[in-house]
Amino acid sequence: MSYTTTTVESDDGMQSSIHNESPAADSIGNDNRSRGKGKVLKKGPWTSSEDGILINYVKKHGEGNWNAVQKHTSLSRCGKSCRLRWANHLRPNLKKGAFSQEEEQLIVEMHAKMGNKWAHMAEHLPGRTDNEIKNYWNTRIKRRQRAGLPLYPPEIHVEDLQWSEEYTTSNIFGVDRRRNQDFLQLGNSKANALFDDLNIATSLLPGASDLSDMFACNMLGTGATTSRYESYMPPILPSPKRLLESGSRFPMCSSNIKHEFQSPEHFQNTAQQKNHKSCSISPCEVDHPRNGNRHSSDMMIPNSHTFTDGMLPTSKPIFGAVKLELPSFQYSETSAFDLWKTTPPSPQSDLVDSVDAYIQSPPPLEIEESDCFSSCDTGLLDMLLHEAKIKTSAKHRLLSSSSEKSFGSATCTTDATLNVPPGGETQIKSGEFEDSQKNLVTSEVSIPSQLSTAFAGNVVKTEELDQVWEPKRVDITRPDVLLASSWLDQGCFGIVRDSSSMSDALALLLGGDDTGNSYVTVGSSSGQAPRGVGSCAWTNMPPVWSL
DNA sequence: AACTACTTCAACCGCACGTAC
DNA sequence: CGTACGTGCGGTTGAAGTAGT
Repeated sequence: MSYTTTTVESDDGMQSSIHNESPAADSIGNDNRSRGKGKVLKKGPWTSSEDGILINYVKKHGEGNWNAVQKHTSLSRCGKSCRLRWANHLRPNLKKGAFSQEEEQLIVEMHAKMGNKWAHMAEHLPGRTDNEIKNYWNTRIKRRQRAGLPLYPPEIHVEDLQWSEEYTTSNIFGVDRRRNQDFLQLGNSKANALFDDLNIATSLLPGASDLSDMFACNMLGTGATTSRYESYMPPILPSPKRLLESGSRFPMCSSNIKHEFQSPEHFQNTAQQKNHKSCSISPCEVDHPRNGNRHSSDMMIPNSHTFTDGMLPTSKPIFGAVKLELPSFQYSETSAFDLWKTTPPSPQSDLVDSVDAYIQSPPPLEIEESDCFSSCDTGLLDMLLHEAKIKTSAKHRLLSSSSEKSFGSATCTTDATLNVPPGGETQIKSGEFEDSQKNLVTSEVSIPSQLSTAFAGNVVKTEELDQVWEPKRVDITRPDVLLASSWLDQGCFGIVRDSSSMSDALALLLGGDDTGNSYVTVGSSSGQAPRGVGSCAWTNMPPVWSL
């Protein structure tokens, strides 16, 4: 190994001797240097001398302004490199060495919650760097994949996770294509097929580039089961980010889910519902041979990183609203919430056992369906119709009220409407489930706020339009309408088995405009996106958005 | 001892975001 | 408003280390 020593006097008077001790440093002047502002920047491993220079610099100038390092010192490193070196190796209180068991567990749990948010995780692991955590996780993935183990141990349950509002609101439900990659990496063939389909659709459908994103979004929202998303194609919703880029606006995937997902209880409850018949909602990963890639739904728990990402820090998807919306309809009017509250968590042993049992013998679709809509003996359509009637009658009432407040926050006219105070309508929902009528009423009342939050960040443009059309717009974006009616109940999106009844139901639900046009053209793939008033949210949506 | 395969981890790269100009 | 710059993040790469043969 050769050594090169450079003695330099920097601006701050520090005289430095740079010993390039590493093999990489041998190549100084060749591949390991790049030019930066006329200065040849060194790359590759850091030497102790360089470390010393950097440490001195930080002592003197503090962190930050990393690009100034090379100006004020003899270091020939780019600012990025300095920052990285400092953050990962030089800064005080760094914990070195292997992760403790507690740390490992924490990482696993956090990853289940946050996905690949290494920096966020690092905040919760004092002395650890994002890079360390990332490396750990990546090796862990490989190890477990090789061993045929699930990515998350069975004991990591959603309900065990401390729900962090921070992640709830900003990270978990962002959707990003990379998450899909992440998912695909893990070898779920079903998901592969799924995303293959999505990719195909993406290639075929204009404006559908984010199909997979939205699909993930919607699956999260519905808690869709494998069997479901095997058979239907959800609507194409561009990610909020790309919506913004494209100038289009759409409420989906943009809600302040803080209010929709109020607490871990929500998922807990949902999980426990499923626990009844199947198994724990364990974010088990996908490549366990025994998984057989079944029941991805249980893998795709709402907060599973598998389908989520926080790459959209400003986006607040709507599936929270979707999720929270459902209890108004899908659970027994007598005891849905009580059930949630009283159902004891499965014993750990059960959970562990149930994973295998669940994997091996998935519950039939009927069970899943009834699981979701068990309370609706008359069926979803009836439920929708019933609700539509209520809403139709309520529409006039609502329209007659000029006060936005009296209409809840349904107008979605300003960002202020997003600030639904905790303890508002959503709390009504979670607190009062006494009878079916009350449920319906409650849900009706609560919808606007949910929708308003759903519109967060993608606020509908025009107030004047809101005044006229808000009820319709509110309805059309109702996740339960979109999801339950078209996707869950009717199967393939756009292929409606009973288009007339469905059309009626949806038309009723959506009200249609005064000229008799419905905003929903059931069964038509060529239907136009709603125009005019309703279009404030829809105008820029691709045609495929028509139901 | 030599070779290969595999693992670990430091560092780089590209991208996105925020801010100053 | 557009651009440049600084910073941070997550993904990827490749050198070094380790285990197995």
